[in-house]
Amino acid sequence: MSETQPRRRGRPPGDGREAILEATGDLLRERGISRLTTREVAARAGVSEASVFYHYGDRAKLLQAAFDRGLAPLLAIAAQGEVAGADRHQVLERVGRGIERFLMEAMPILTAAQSDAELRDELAAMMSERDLGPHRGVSRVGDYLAAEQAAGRVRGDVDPHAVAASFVGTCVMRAFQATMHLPTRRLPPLSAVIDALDTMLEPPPG
Amino acid sequence: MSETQPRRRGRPPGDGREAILEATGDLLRERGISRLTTREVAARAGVSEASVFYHYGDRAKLLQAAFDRGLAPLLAIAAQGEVAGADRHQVLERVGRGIERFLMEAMPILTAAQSDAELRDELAAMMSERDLGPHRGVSRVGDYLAAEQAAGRVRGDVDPHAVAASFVGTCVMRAFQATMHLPTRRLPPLSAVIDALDTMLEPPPG
DNA sequence: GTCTATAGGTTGATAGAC
DNA sequence: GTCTATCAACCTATAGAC
Repeated sequence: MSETQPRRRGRPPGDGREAILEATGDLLRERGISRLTTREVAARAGVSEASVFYHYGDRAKLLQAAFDRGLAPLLAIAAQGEVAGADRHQVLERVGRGIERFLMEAMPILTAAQSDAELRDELAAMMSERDLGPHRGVSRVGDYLAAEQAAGRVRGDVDPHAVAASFVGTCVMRAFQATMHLPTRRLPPLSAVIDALDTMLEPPPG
Repeated sequence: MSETQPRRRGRPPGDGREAILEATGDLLRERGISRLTTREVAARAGVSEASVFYHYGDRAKLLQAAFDRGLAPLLAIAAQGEVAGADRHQVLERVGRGIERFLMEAMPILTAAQSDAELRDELAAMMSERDLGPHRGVSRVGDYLAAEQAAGRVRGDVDPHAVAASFVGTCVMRAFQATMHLPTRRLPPLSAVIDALDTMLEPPPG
């Protein structure tokens, strides 16, 4: 993590550990967890298979490490502060893109875990414990809309968190579709959804 | 499929083919595709492993058959007619529950396919060819809202299909969360989202 | 830390009797 | 159609040299 020496270009010689983790993540996304063998990982990382086990003990621990890294964006977005900004439309645009981007990184991990009940349950336990999940995004956006509502800039007769759920849900749907390698072009663009929600959130004149 | 004889109770003797397919689906949902071995399938179906290969040729074709069956609800919802009804709130409630129910059935199949690039790409090709996906639900709900808009029962300054996307997205998010065995209780209930959208869709008085 | 070589176990698939 | 028995391939993991 911390280095006093100036960084050199390329991978430091002998840093097989990092190369292995990177190869694992790449294979996980490209070929899927079923095709993820320690053989393939070693080959792509340019090391021997024994090195994989030397560094990570067994396949399960290697997967765990790859999952931890792959879910980092999910932790990052959860750790972010409050949502704020002058223009509501711009705020939703920025937050929505962020959620989609984060989900696109994490989604392959989430779906990969579904291939094995043990992995799935471990992941579910971890996420429950840390209170992770889409509801975090919903809370963040919902709190923002609630503040806007309190300031009189959002109509008072709707539940801000319910609207936030529909917004985050749109992002989840789009990310899920993209992860499955299905075209998202048949879905309304995110900006259109933001336009509609933004318009409907406007307080009635008078 | 068609039988002139009166049906007997229970599984007909010697219908191993059906038992195998059922066992495959069960294992797929319960333990995940990585743990789905022909051995386990045979054991749960109460037949020998050779029977599995006799009926389905190889593991890939067995999976294909299980996928076809598991995605039937997706085909069913796509084949449904137009959405209609007197009360908009009730219509959204009914359609939303339907989408959630269908997705809860199909989601394990969709995520299972992500474990193998070959399966994933085959599924994506099949869905593209048949024009399947969340956008079908979005279209159906969007067309309904557009009709309501034309009838003056939905405000005219929003894109009905964009609102429909946010609605279907909510259902996708909830189904995805449930499939991952994460609690959906931290998300706003679907009825709250319907309430909010319904309220916001109301045309301004006057 | 990294390698080669290999043990040990699991899996998909086939052969042949009934 | 269903079974038992078996095989070849593959995968995880370890041993031991460098």
